[in-house]
Amino acid sequence: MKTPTRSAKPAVRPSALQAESLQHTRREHASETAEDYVEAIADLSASQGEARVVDLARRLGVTHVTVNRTLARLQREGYVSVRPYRAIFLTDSGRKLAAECHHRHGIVVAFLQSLGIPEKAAEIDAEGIEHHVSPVTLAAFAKHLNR
Amino acid sequence: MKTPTRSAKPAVRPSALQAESLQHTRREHASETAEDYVEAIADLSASQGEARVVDLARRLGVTHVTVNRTLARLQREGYVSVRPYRAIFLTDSGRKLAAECHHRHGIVVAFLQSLGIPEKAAEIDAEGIEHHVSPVTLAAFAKHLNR
DNA sequence: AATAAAATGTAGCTAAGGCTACATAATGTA
DNA sequence: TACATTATGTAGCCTTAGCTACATTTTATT
Repeated sequence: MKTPTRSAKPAVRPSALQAESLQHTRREHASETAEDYVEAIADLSASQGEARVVDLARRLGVTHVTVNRTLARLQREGYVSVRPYRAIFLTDSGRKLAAECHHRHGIVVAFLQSLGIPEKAAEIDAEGIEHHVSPVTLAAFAKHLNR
Repeated sequence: MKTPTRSAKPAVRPSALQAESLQHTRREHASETAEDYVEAIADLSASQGEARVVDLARRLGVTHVTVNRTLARLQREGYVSVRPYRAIFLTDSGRKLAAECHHRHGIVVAFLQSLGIPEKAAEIDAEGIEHHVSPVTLAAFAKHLNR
């Protein structure tokens, strides 16, 4: 792939695909937090009846301060409903996102394990990988599982 | 990024593993940028003889300002050598990291393609996924390729 | 050599996502 | 009920990583 010299003006931007992929990845990073939070909230709500700030902090490995500020953002974005000193609830939109993430997470973990990767390693890698698995790739993973 | 001290709660639920995985992922995010930069610098140096700020900016899909500031950090961290208005060079450490990333990237892309994922989608997903592929998982990918 | 253009650098803004320290509300218990 | 503990909230700081606008240096062209 040729990139023009400093004197020549590129007619078509080279490295277009790389730049595009990287920008795509950066955009995904912005929604990773939301995904982690809604999934944790859904899990906690199911297992404990409600999701509290402390539980989320413990679950996500951050302080309650970080949880607090992030919840404010997620509320702004319409994923959760928060009231001072009360439990945290998912909106419809949040529940939908949580379900998608849960589904995808399960497939990614199962797929990695099907390759012989031990459960703990699969869990750790899946946590990082899952946010970057496109529908096409997810389908390929699922298909591989059902062979 | 330090683990918040929590009061000793009895039940150590799987939240421990999840928190661990998430912290791990956040740590990886910190090095993603470094990986993307050194790989781009290595590529540009090989293909053009030198890596310049503009080329990096185009390649990474950001402005030259962002490149500039990031290069300062990478120099601080010992991956690159930068002098005003001059080309950018990798240190030994930077070259080593670039080689690792290049190797890993190739395996991830090939692996995804081997699952039937079209090249472009494989490239895009790989860009996000590769930074989160542990040595164990990378080995599993490679093994799957050599069947 | 003078000028135009491109590349690089700098100042300062934004936002996310970490944190500590401290303040207040809610809850459990003596 | 009073008090201690836990949970939650707030203030303010840090770093990364984007950006625009503008300044300076280098390179190209006339």
